[in-house]
Amino acid sequence: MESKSNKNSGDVSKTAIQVVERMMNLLDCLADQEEASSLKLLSQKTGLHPSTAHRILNDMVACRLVERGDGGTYKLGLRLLELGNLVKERLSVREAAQLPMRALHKLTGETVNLSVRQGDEIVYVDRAYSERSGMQVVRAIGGRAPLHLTSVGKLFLALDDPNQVRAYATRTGLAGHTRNSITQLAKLESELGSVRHVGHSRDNEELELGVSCLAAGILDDTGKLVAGLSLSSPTDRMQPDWLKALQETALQISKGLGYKPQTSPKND
Amino acid sequence: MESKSNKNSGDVSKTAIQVVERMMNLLDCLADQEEASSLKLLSQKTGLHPSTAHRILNDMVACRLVERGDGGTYKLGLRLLELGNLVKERLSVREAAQLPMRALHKLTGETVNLSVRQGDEIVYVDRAYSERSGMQVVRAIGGRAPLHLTSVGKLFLALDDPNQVRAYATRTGLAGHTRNSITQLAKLESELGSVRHVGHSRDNEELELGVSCLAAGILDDTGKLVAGLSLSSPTDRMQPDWLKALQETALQISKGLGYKPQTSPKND
DNA sequence: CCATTGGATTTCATAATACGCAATGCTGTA
DNA sequence: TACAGCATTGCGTATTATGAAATCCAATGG
Repeated sequence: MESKSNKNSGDVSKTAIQVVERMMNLLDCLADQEEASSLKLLSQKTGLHPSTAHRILNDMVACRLVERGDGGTYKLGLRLLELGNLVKERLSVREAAQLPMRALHKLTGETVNLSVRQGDEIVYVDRAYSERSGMQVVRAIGGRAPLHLTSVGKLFLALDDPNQVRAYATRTGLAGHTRNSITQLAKLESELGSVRHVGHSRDNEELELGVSCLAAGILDDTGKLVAGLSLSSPTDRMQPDWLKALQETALQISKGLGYKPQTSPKND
Repeated sequence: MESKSNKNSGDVSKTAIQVVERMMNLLDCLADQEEASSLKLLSQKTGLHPSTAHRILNDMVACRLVERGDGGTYKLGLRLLELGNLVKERLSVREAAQLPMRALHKLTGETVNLSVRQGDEIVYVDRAYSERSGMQVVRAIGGRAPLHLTSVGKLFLALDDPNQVRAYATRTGLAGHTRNSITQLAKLESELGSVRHVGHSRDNEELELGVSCLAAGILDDTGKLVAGLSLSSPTDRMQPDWLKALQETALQISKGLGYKPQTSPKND
């Protein structure tokens, strides 16, 4: 009983209430499709009877989670924009990080990302990058990536118990994305040791070939790691001396959250 | 039958499926509360039995629409950030508007807003404004306002049939926000006539005292009005000669959408 | 111009579904 | 240690959402 349909994003595990699961499946389909989808398509993709899909979609339209496009089609609704922005505004880290991130971007010319941990992944919550042309490393806001393949992810993993790290490894299988990806527990453990030692982390083309990252942690007033600040650039443009600026920026943001440098870091 | 509860945003009309309505009520509560809410609070606010609220919230957590905070509390989840951003990215107007809006903001120093129509309201979908201190007119992305009280709203109303405008008036009652608000149908009609005549619209402190706006329409390749660009500033800072720049910017964006000036505007 | 087709809606009897009561677990406090 | 307040879970039941089929609507073609 492990998969009855893995067409779309795939995971909406097991919800107790079917309608919720069905709603999410419909939302997933709408999220996957760049263009507005017809009822037919949606009911096929989700395996729902057209009648049922229609009723659920109709209600979601009433709630503005979904919008009607031209010719009986459906697309994601503006209420999601509203709610998404609320989420964004409430991330207190984001506020504190805004200006320092921009300054760091100005200094380096490379993309600066702010990410938080969520389960076995990190989620990109904000960024500072140029609109101007040229090579740019860009990650979607709200996008996710595995902990062990990202610089910020390593910061979080480095604070987990050895047991938790081992559990993470078995749970996820340490899937790799490139030939540089760390897929062995032993290698990961030593990497995390080094992260703990030097206080920052790197991604050496482990998520995407040609892209290197450098990350430093952001701590709140209790000394807890709440987010990570990372600098992403094409490997050949990466300057070693950016590390200092990155760390200073991260510290500045931490201070903005009430962090007092003498506080000894702890995690729950 | 106009209001059975106006604690929160207020309107989740009548959905055929209860769970959907209940979910939305919960989301509304979470959206209203700045801080994470306890199950108790949520079940009270929504009138749901704690057991039911818990089950629904649990499923929403599984779908990442909701997150668990510290101490059995709930808050809006990061999936909303993800979906919201998708919505934002798919608004093709937004892309085309990005840079021109910024340029206009640089020129004027005032807030530039991009809004689309949704039913009887306009929704702010993007903006360009300064982070620097001082008086700034800021509207929340995803936020809404009545058509007849906003400059962009008037652009849309101006293209409606007289019948549709009359229907709008009776449907909404033309509620006013300030002493300048247009609350009489006759006055609104003449205002819309003038908008049609000059090709742009104004908000003379009708939504908020002390704030004036100037708006021009954005047309797509078929000549249809798809969005409005508005410049909002404290009344005493508003410069009449910004109008030309605003109109040029709006035209530039329209062209970016494939609009050809010789095409005669039409609406469906 | 009417027939046909494919899809979106709506209806309605029915069985599966989500409900809420009540019992249990958990956490922080007196 | 016992209590209090809340979150969480189990379970029989009534309500609820369901899906087959009927209807409506728009576009296509004879």
